Amino acid sequence: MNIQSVRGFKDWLPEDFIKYQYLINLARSILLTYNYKEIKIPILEKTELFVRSIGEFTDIVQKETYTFQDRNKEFVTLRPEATAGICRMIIEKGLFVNPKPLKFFTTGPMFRHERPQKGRLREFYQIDVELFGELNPYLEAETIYLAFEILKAPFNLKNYSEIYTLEINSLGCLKCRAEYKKELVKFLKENKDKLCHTCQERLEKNPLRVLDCKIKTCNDVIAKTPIITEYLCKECKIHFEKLKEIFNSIGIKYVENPRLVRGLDYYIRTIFEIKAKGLGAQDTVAAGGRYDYLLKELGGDYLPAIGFAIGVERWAISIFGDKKEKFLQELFPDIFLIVLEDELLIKGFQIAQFLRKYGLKCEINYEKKSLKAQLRNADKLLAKFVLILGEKEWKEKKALLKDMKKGVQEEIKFENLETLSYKIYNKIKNEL
RNA sequence: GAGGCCGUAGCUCAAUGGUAGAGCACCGGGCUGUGGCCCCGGGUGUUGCGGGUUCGAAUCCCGUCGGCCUCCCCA
Repeated sequence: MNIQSVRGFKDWLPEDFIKYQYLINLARSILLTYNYKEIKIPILEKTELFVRSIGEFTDIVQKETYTFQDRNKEFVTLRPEATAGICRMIIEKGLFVNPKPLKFFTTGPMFRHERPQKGRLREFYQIDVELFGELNPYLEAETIYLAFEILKAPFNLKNYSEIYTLEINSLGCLKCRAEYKKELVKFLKENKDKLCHTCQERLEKNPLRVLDCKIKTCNDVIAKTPIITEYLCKECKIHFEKLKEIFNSIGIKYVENPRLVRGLDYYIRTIFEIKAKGLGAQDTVAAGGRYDYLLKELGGDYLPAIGFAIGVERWAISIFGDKKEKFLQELFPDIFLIVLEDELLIKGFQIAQFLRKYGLKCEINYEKKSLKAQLRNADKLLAKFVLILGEKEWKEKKALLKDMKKGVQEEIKFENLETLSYKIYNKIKNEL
């Protein structure tokens, strides 16, 4: 094993990737019913985009991005998230003049240079959902509801509330958050000597993040800090109360966590995280919030916005756990063709093409092997049916169709290869 | 970025500083027209990589790459 994959970048073998496909397809079908449109944005963006959107003093930008100079000496960055790129696209294409709301989603890899562990890769996949154009708590309720709809869709999870828990908070608007920040900094400065080293730095550059610190001594201080929700202005308060009211009336359980903050600077008012069981330390499976001013900060018009991202690998772990064989069946061939004479291989080739046109997953082996060896091969590939064509059959214009599970076989007479294929298709389509 | 555990055959794992092994898998045969079962035979290896100590290293030391866990951070 000479060359290993890059740290934190993983291979997806069929039995893994089929789960990814299943989840993505489910999410897509739900998003389409909410009238979200799928888009694709670049994986590489100018570094400045992320500095200006996520925030210069966030951990993501300061120490987690893959940033380098390209051959023209321009600084570029592998996207650590998708929101910034979508905002850039909206501004660059002038989409903010379009009828509102704008509803987009995208899926694909994100890149963060962190120490890998379970549920944390350096290349990881997100389903990113963004809505632009309205400032209404109903949209937040609907967006978070949508996140749950997606998360619980696999196998129609009925007990999803045992797996996923929702935490919400309001960070206030620009006005009241500034007010709060002042009070928070004042309080933290009085207790500066009790804070850890990084928190003392955060105090200067990004004081809200102190609330997210998990070091015990800091926790003691945090427990006594002023709470943002007590500083919300009238409008923000009404907004947040309305959201909770909607949750209560549609039966969405939530935990209000006044210490919940986010690692990206652009969030405002409502933010949320959905945590999942079985994930260990990296338990946030989906998170998002409102970011009304981001578009304006990036040079566009003022356009209220809300969005969230689902971490696909984490979602997969929360759904499948360590079970490995759930989807293997999808990978089995429907039918395996065994041709016993070299001269008949061309017939096998043609039958395979016909069967594939009928949508059957068809495998054929062109090597000269005994019937026994070929059957063993078909068995190992877990083929559901086997078609046997030998000299004897060809002369009598028939073929043998064997049901591998039942262990029985029957003769199928035919006039030409196309009618043979059609007969086979009709015989087995209901058994697959 | 910090700390800890780990890395041996395709997989799961043994081997107390002294000949690199087992089970499963795989390949061949018994068996040239019928899979799964059975029997016989085959070890398929740069012990992650690179140095060092030693008569001798999978084993001890250093470095490095990768995985897992915690911190951190987040999806």
